[in-house]
Amino acid sequence: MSRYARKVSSTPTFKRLPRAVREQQMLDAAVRVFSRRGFHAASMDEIAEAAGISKPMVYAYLGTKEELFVACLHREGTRMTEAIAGAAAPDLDADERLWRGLRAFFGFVGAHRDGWAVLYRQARGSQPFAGELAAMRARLVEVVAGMLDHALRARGREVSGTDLEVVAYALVGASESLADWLADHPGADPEKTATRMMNVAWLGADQLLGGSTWRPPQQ
Amino acid sequence: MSRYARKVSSTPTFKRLPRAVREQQMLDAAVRVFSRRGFHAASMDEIAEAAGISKPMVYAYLGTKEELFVACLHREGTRMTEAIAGAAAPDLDADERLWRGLRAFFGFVGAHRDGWAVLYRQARGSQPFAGELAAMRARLVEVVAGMLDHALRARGREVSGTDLEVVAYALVGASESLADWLADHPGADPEKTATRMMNVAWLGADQLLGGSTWRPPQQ
DNA sequence: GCGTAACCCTACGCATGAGTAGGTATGCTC
DNA sequence: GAGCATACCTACTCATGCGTAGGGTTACGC
Repeated sequence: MSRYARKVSSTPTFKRLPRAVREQQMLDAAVRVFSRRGFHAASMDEIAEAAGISKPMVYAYLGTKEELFVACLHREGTRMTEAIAGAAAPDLDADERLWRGLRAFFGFVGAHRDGWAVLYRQARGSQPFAGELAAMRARLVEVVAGMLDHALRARGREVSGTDLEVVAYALVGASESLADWLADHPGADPEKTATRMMNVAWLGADQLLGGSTWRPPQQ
Repeated sequence: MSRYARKVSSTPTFKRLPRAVREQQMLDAAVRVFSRRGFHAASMDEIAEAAGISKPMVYAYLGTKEELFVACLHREGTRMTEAIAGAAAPDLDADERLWRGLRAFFGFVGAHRDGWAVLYRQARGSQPFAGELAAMRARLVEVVAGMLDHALRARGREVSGTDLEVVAYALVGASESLADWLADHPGADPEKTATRMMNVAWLGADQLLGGSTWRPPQQ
């Protein structure tokens, strides 16, 4: 007799699907579960159940828990960077480029809140992935710093690399923070959020690029 | 015969210390371990060992793992808010107040990198504490928003509450991001980092407060 | 129409780590 | 200097959850 309690009645309850499809379903489920529970608190059983499949299938297709998480990170990260890269036409004013980048970024977060949560809230902290994430973030910071540098040279000014890097860090951090705010306010409009970020970033950056500097008071 | 393998030789290897002292040692160890491993990956055994004490003592004094983590959060959070509050004289120009707050903040992070890591990198994500943290962050955002509002009224202008909140969010996020950068660069100077943040924040805020607004291109 | 590869399952082994039981030593009070 | 509260320990129990063994069943090529 069959060991499949559910299949006694000869009609299989579960559809057989090609690997590529199942893998995406699993990744979808994993992103959802990881985003809510966090890496450690998420269990493979729950992910499997959310994907409508049994645990060994997950292992067979995506490997161990860590590998699965990295796969999630990878997919969501790629989606995000592509969304941003696709929007950024290289030869435009810094102003315009920044605006398009921000719009794409907030658009992505608005549309993939779970993905954002995994990328930003979960991967931090858990050692094995900190590197993976830090690298992505570093690339982003570099892009922003490069943009600032470009705009700066166009105005005939020059600033140390560290200074640029730090300002870029601040801008990226501010964006991430607003993205978080956006992710927590389902009613909020990504476009409007991007405009707000642009206000903070650009009006500040414009001053900085123009040569203004704030100095601490005499003390 | 004694069950204490180590104490056979009549001289106790471990000093007996009053509860208050041991509790601080335990919290120190816990913050250290939590900051490196994250909440889930940290084990009570490792924390106990790092504190130079046995596990049951930790349970006796600080309770379960969650309670211990909350205690860490609480101590470090209090230290931080007090450091900032202590620096912020209420009746000063927004300019000056922001500067002092930032300086205190980055000073704290530079001096308590582990505490910062627990507060910022670990508490996010792990559901039980997200609330705890979000509340602290919300208070901070509110303070910044209040400051902006104050400065704004002084210039005879007015802006919607949400707008202020969002700008405040961006500023707080930028600061956190720079704090992270600082925590990862042991050689970096907190004072200088605060100055950099002030440059980004204030030159931008000054423009905003003056009524400048960036608007998306025609499209 | 038949073999074989691709899908899919139930049910377990086993390590890790939270929390506890139960007992020992030592300072402090009277 | 007896008693008691406090500080402290070793050695367990037990749940959780990762990863796998060992198999069934269906589609697809030939």
